[in-house]
Amino acid sequence: MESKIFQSFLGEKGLKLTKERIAVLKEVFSSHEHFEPEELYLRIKDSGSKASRASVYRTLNLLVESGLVEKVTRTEKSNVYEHTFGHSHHDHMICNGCGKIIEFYSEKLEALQNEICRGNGFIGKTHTLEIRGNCEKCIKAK
Amino acid sequence: MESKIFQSFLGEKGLKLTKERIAVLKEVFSSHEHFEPEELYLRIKDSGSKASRASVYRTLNLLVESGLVEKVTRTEKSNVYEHTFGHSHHDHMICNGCGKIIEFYSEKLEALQNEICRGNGFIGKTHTLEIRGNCEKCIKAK
DNA sequence: ATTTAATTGATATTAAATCTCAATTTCAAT
DNA sequence: ATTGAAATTGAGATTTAATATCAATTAAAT
Repeated sequence: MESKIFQSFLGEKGLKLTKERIAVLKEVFSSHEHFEPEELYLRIKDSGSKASRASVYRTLNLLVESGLVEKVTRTEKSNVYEHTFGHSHHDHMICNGCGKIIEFYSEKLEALQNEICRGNGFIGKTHTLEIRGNCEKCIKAK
Repeated sequence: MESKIFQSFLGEKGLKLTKERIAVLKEVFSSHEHFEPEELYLRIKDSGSKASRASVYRTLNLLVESGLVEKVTRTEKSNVYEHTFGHSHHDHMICNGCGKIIEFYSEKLEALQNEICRGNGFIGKTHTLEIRGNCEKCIKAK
């Protein structure tokens, strides 16, 4: 099923379904665990298929683009920091169009998160919530 | 005020308050914008103070440890992926003690996030919520 | 089967972050 | 204020993830 989706994604973009891309896709969907590119590369090797590191990285980007795979941790080119002392906690909305960052805070949201943690026997210390989408300006611009 | 806190943090660890660390701290708290290490390094240079890249990186780690600064994007050593097709959306709790990852989903939470987005004229497409803290086992182990 | 454009892989490159270590600086104890 | 031990600094080397290069190969439409 996911291979059908990937195939039509590639088709629409004029890209080809190669042995290597199939090998990556297969290995990615062989388990539901989180994984890192290097680890995936080794697993593919062990499984008897083959795809170079370069192809693994390239295919992962395609899989994310197709929506079949997501990055669990959204990394930018480098780490991003902010000073927090003297400022209350807040979360972020980031516009995919223009990069605008909206900071927001919701008492209700914090309370709900704590409640969910409690339900899992978990004590939350910190959290980051990042919502990606489109801001008002960019919505209108379309 | 933040310098007092940093000073006592350093004191407790037997570390010293140096010109370079002061310069980094000052620049970090000179604005409320998000920043990257390289950018901070250049700003310090421009401001007439001086601290090497190495010191900027080292001091940032100390500031995070002290709680005065936070990473906006939590990066691991490398990107972490998961396949999502065939699995409903979920968020993550990550235990600081043992690294255990708990996946959870809450209809209520999703609804509340959408409501908050609407209130900001924002249309959320995707989001990542990562709660860091301690799992049941690690709490008991203490 | 042929052709054309995409793909591959080995290697080079880039870039963020950390490490090394001799020279310097901090700061507590005099 | 001086001293001395331990921490810190900076320049450059190193590490590591990820991307770029490019000749050889391969997919797939005709």
